[in-house]
Amino acid sequence: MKNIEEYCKNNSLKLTPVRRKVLELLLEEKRGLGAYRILDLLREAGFKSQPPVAYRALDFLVENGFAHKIGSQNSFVACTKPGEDHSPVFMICKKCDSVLEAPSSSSFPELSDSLRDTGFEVEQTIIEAEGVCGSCASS
Amino acid sequence: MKNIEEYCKNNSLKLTPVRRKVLELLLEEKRGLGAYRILDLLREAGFKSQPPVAYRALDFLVENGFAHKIGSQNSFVACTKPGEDHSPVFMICKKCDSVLEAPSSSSFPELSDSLRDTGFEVEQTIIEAEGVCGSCASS
DNA sequence: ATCCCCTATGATATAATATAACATTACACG
DNA sequence: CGTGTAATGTTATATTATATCATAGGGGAT
Repeated sequence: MKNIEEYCKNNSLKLTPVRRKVLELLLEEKRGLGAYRILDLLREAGFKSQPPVAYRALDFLVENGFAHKIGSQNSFVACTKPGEDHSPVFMICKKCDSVLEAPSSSSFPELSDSLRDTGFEVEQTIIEAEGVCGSCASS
Repeated sequence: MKNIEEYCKNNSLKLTPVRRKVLELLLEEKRGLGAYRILDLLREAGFKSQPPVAYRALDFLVENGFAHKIGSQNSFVACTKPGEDHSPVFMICKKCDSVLEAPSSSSFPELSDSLRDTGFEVEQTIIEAEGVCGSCASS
């Protein structure tokens, strides 16, 4: 969170109250949060928000790399490496719905390279791995 | 299509008229098709379909590996390697919205391996690469 | 062949997700 | 101070997806 405030200051991005609150909500939750869940939580926190409020905040966070959208479940998670331009890899647990972002070492330059061979110029990749997380597997 | 009929016969899967039609529609289109686009096309083809019809057909196709869902755009594409259990890699063009499935050589066993080190047991991965396709790049 | 069961389809309603459009406020900069 | 841009407020509506219950169709057992 401190990093992010710093980053916003340096890049003249406005981390407004609603944006900050949404990011905090995402950071507190290990599962992905849907936009309407976020909306509920915003309201509980005293924001009298309509859907566009949540979506705008999420757009801001996603555009600036503070959050990602999980396409397979229409949900959002905080980014573990904000600011760094990276190609995220998510581990999505079927049992508990947790969404973990893999450490950056798991990125695959070979992927872009091999796709480039087909004539496709990759700008960004998102990898969603579905399976069972460590804690669910052991229980 | 012949392969698929064969495969269904061998596995006692019913490729009913509506399922077959949806698959044909997907095969004809290089972009992903949304469920409601498919619904329109079904109606044009004489099926008097309601939303669940399209979704059921799509569920069937996806479950049996004849189609994939593209999470980032809530759309569906025919699978280029039906029957084979594989982890698809999609190349999604920002310009023309085409969705190409990469050749299977682009799969990444290292990915599952490296995720396993984190305690996560991968069952399936989906990679969505966004960028610019060959024909858009050259024009 | 008839019955039965299981699967698929038909049909209605509604839930969940997302955006368009326009009015208002806030606030940095000249 | 103005003034222009970015952010927020607000209403309405578009888009995507599913729950539910009713009906039909087709293969296997008796």
